[in-house]
This record gives sequence, C-alpha cells and structure tokens, in this order.
Amino acid sequence: MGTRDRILDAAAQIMRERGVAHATTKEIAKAAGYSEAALYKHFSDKEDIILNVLRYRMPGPVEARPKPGAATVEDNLATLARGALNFYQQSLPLLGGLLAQPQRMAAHRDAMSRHGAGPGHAIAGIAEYLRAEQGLARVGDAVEVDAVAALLDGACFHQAFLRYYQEGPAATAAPDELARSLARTLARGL
Amino acid sequence: MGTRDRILDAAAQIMRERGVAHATTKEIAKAAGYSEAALYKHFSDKEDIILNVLRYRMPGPVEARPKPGAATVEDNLATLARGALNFYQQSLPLLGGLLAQPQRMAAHRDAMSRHGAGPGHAIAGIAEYLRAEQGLARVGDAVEVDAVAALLDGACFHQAFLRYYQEGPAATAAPDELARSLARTLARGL
DNA sequence: TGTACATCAGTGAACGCGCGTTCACTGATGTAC
DNA sequence: TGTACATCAGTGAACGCGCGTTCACTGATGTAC
Repeated sequence: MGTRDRILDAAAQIMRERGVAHATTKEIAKAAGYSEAALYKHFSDKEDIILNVLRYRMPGPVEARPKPGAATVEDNLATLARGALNFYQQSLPLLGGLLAQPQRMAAHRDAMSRHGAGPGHAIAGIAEYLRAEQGLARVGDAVEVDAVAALLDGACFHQAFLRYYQEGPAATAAPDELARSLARTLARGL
Repeated sequence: MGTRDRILDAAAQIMRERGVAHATTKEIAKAAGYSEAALYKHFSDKEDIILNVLRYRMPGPVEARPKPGAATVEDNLATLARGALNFYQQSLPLLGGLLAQPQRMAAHRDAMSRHGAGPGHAIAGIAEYLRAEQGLARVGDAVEVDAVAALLDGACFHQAFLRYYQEGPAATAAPDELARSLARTLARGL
C-alpha cells in the first residue's frame, strides 16, 4: 500500500472516529506514520486530502441488489433497508463534516455528480427495483414507487442519524427487526 | 432585545447561512454589532455561545398537530409531513455543525434530553397521533404506527438533507406535492 | 444640589496557541559512462 | 567496477495567520449623604 493510501486511510479513520474537526494535518500525519511535510508531497493542500477521503473512502454503494421476482417483495425491501442502514451508518460521520461547511459541500457535490454517485443515489436504486417488480405484477401499478423508495431510504438515513447522534462514532448496528418492520409496513400498501 | 439575544441571533444566522466553521468570535461580534470582548461579558466561552444557539435558536417543534378524527388520515399525514419538512429544512444547518464534532454532539444531546426535545422527538409525535386514530378505528389495529412514523419523519429528514446538500443554505422549500405523495403512499397501508 | 464613589456594559489592543504550509535539507535508489 | 550525478520520498524546524481569550481601561448610570 502506497503512502498516499496510508494518508487517506489515516484521515478517514480520524474523521470517522473523532470528527472532521480533529482531522488536522498533525493528527493525520501522526496516524499515518509520516511527517506533516510528507502530506504535501502527495496532496496539494489539506482540502485536497479531505475531498479525496470523501471521494474514495466512502463506503461503497450497497452491494446486495435483490433480484426482482425472487423471494418476496417484502423480504427484498428488508434486504434493501439493511443495506441502506449499514451504508448510512458508515458514511454519516464523513458526511457530517460536509454540513459544517457549505462551500466544501459544493465542491464535494460537484465531484460526486461527475462520478454519478452521492447521497440520494440509493433512492433511485430502490425505485428501479420496485419498477421491475411492477413489470412482474408483484407490485401494483398505482403504487408510486419513487415515494416508496423515498420513505424506505429516508427512514434508514434518519435512523442512522439518530443512532449516531445518540451513541456517537461507536454506535452499534441497528437491530434487524427495524429493517423488517419498515419493509413490512411499506409492503402493506403495495 | 438584550445584548445576549442579539449575540445569539447573530451566531445563529451565521451558522445557518455559512456553516459553523464560519461562526468565529470575530464574525459573530461583527454581525451582532459589538466587540469580540463583549461576547465574554455574556458567555463564558465560544462553546457556550454555540450550545446556547443550539438550545434556544432551533426552530420550534412542529406547531400544527392535526386533530385525530378530523379531515382524513391521509390529509393529516400530509400536514405532518409538511411540518416536518419545514422543521428539518430550518434546523439541518445547525445540526450539521454538531456532526463534525462528536464531543460537542454529546453535550448537546445531554442538554436536549434534559429538555425533553431533540431530533427523533417528532417521530414520537406522529406515532402518538396515529395511535389516537387507531382508537377511532380510522387506522387498522395491525398497523405498526411506530414504523409508519419512522418512515414519514425519516423521509422528510432525508429530503431536507438532500435539498440542503444540493442547494446549500439558501435551499428552496420542498414542493407541496412531495408531502402529499408521501402521505398518499403511506395511507395505502393503513 | 453637589460631591464622591460603586457598578457595569462595552472596548481596543494585545496575548499565546495551534493550525496549515513551506523551507532547506537528507539519504536511499537509479543511471550513464 | 567505480565514479559522478539525478531523482525523489520523506524530514525537522520554522513560518505567518487567524483563532479564542484576556487585559486594563472608558464612560454612562445609579446611589449615599
């Protein structure tokens, strides 16, 4: 693993565990095992480090996309909810730093949209899955799939936020029953 | 209006419009129309100012609690959604600053819980309303009202976040159709 | 009414500190002949 | 094989800056006699 990666890993870890405010050049260098000066051999400035963490150290998008037609729709929604809860629980501490500085947020947003990623992307994925199920007649045609996706993803985002708020960086994982009850409730209207 | 209030107003405005990172003693004092030294006649330190903003300059909790039994449940959910969207859109910029510093978050959480307030409080209000409707047989007994409340409030929180992320501090209000489609979709399963 | 003193909101200027950043430098590795 | 030079990752020490904070002070208002 190269120096560059080690620096990004160190910065990401500090941001996650102690918040962006603690991610100073001194702390990042110390955690990475280099001098502060070394940071500047690999990044143009500190902002460059932070933005690269935000770009390349965000947890990957949810892996397990359920197959339309397989299992039950309710179970699949629960799977999606579990993935979203997990994703948001990992990425919130990094996103949090963005909110503190609207101008950094703008830089991040532009970088992400060129990337085709960013928050809100998950909603599109859930809606896409639901539309496929609509094609298979397992979800009613009158169902507003975008609203369902917004409800499910939003609830997961909010729950992740609440857990982070209440327990801090070391927050425990949300109980599996949460994902199931959200899916169960939404499935009633499909 | 006293000096103390003017200082808190100035700090709140800066935090909302430019982020906590810009809420320095210099900027706060300038916006309030006093010297920096004056801040210390009214607050013990800067942290004290920030925490007081978080406590007393958060938008008030949602005002319009719909009456159980009146109108339709769906309309009432839409009203609750509108209130939540509005509330979160105003308070997110302030909450954002908390996420950047877990230790400040802890201080805020303790202060809020002693207060009986804080994020997540809205969910309890929505669930309470739904339970009342259950008593009136306008909502099925099998409905998990806590899940419905988590979905509705979570979606509003998330949408407010997405708008803030995409448009910054001057984000426009969410379209009314959003609140209605969320309510409509949830009402299908009641 | 006048005098002497107390109180207190607010100030200008300075302070130390930690931050991000840059500097001249080192020492290891590669390369030309 | 040995010598001379180039390259480059990484360093220790210093830099300037903006931050939060404190200091001695002012000037207005109140109060006792």
